[in-house]
Amino acid sequence: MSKEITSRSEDYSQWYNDLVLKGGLADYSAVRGCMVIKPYGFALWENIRDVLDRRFKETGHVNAYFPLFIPKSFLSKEAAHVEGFAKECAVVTHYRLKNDPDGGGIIVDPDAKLEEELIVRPTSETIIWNTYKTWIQSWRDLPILVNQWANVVRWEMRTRLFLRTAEFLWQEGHTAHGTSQEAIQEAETMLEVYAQFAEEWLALPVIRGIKSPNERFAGAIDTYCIEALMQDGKALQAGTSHFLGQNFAKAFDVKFTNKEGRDEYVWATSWGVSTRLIGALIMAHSDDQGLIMPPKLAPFQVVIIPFISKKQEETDALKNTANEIFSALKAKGIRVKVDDDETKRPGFKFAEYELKGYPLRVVIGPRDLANGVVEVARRDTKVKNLLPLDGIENTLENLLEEIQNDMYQKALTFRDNHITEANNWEEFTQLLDEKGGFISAHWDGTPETEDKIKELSKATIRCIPLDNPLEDGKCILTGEPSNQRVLFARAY
RNA sequence: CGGGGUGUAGCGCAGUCCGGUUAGCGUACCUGGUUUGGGACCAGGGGGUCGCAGGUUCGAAUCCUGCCACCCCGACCA
Repeated sequence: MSKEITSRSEDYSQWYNDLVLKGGLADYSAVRGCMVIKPYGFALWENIRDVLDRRFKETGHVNAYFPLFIPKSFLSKEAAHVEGFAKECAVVTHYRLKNDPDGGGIIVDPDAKLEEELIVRPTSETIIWNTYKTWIQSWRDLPILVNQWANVVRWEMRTRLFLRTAEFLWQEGHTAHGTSQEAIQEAETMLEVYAQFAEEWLALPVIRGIKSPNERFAGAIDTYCIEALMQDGKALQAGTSHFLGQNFAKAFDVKFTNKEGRDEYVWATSWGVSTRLIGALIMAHSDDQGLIMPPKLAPFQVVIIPFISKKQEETDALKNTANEIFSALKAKGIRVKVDDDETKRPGFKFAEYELKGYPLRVVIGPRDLANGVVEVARRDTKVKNLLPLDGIENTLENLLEEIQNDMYQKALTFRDNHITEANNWEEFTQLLDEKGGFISAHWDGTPETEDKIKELSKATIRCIPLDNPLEDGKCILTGEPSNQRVLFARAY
């Protein structure tokens, strides 16, 4: 099988698929639109999950689990919500199969029809708010700060490994509060948790912002988001946090008695990130040789490859040194593996670990050992250096940190070089076609104009940045007055 | 659902237009040997209902009809 990765300049779509498949992260599955996450890809997801879960707990949240199935009637209780999700729901209608009386296979038993159909959750707001109703009576019951790690199903027409699969893994936080301010604060706090995670761990700079009404979550008052930029100039929504107001509380009749003894509807938030983060990481950092993992999340941060020599005692010495480095790194909590497989040649191993994106490769040969050095190769820059064996664990530890920072800086420079102002329609469309990235432009604030711009250019408003400066201008499409620029982009 | 494309060995493909030995190539796999500082080499070997179902023909991967699956581009979306 060819291990060559399609060049980015040829076809980004193929390049991306190659990275996922040949990098060993995931496979297509027998079920259309669903993927198999392979052990290497899942190890990455586990690392992401662990860090986020820790942060959620540090910010006062606890984990729980709600059912996969949602009665159909629940979904329709919140008007905007059902509107947003109805078109992509998988529905369970029967609970039994039987042998086909007309021969051959097995059929759905028509006698086993469910009285009420069940929806496979596309998100859990409805089932959770139905539950919260029974949990909340008094102001003393608030806030409720619950998160769940789960899978959800959205029957998308077109799918893409990690970026948009019919089933995906995610976490969804669902909180209930006594006041509007407290809920807004929660939504903003969680957005910041996501943003910091993206920047510090994924090495992915993001823009914190708020969605325009068109892009808002179905059922939310405000949707906060982090938007990242991929190497092909398209934007990717990497996480969202919603202020739901009292919409779900009203739909599910969730009231609490406040300190003054009056009944009030509860204020809500929800927030989530998904396995899409892995797609973001791939598209933002990889190159034509394969994946590039940020050290902080890489399933393995260092691979040590001792050469295999004709002389057994030489091989033994090389392996011993490899194991010594392994132990020293392990002691520092660094994720490391030794590849002393004698059946594969070094060149093959080098290419393989580059494909998988291991941040650092340490190679030990007889020549090196005699000189008291090892060869250390960085995946991100592909620079190789001979470094002293003495104290190598410290050198490597520092290098990992350097790689993490360099990857972030590189992505940041790219992102910042791809935020461009456009002051009229010609500039706008030209930038979209020729440069890509985020385009900062005035918009008259109406959903109609946003729709029109999308129709004409395929670009959407990614967000209104949180720290956006006010500035008088004219809408690039209609010429109507505007008091701030917003960020447009073509997006995944 | 519209437009385009592809189904032949685990993977990647040629062969199909113009029907004709035993269906081929690369890679992967197995055995033996030599190798090992950037995807090794030599020799031998195993593996196929040519997507499915019909039809035409002395003869079908190839022609005809119908069906199915998947990929890419759009609409939808985290």
